[in-house]
Amino acid sequence: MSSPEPSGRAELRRMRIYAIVDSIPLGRISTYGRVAEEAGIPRGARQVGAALRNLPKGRVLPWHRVINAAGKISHASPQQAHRQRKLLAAEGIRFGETNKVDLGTFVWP
DNA sequence: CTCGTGACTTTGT
DNA sequence: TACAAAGCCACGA
Repeated sequence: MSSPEPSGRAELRRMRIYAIVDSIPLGRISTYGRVAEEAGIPRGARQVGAALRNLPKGRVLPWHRVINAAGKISHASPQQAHRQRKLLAAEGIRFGETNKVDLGTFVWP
């Protein structure tokens, strides 16, 4: 029987990342680096970004609650960035005049 | 094995 | 505050 759910090293890592992101409560945010550490991947911020980028279609996840260490939105696509900004605003996340989030206030522990 | 790529981070100017 | 350069890590060609 072939495994319907591949669980290689990379896949396992992705699943762990998804679990962490999924645990970020509404109204709070986290950073790529933070999620990576929580998932047991020190200095794996880029991998978190890759995991979210590779997010399987249909998979529901509060991906928008993950921003970079500067408190800003990181995206390859400005359009997606705008969407994230909107989603966060809808959850009460406030942006400063420099388009940065006050991490001290909104970052999830 | 080497190289290029990326939803990152840190440090210096 | 903004930007540039260097560092870091996993992947795929």
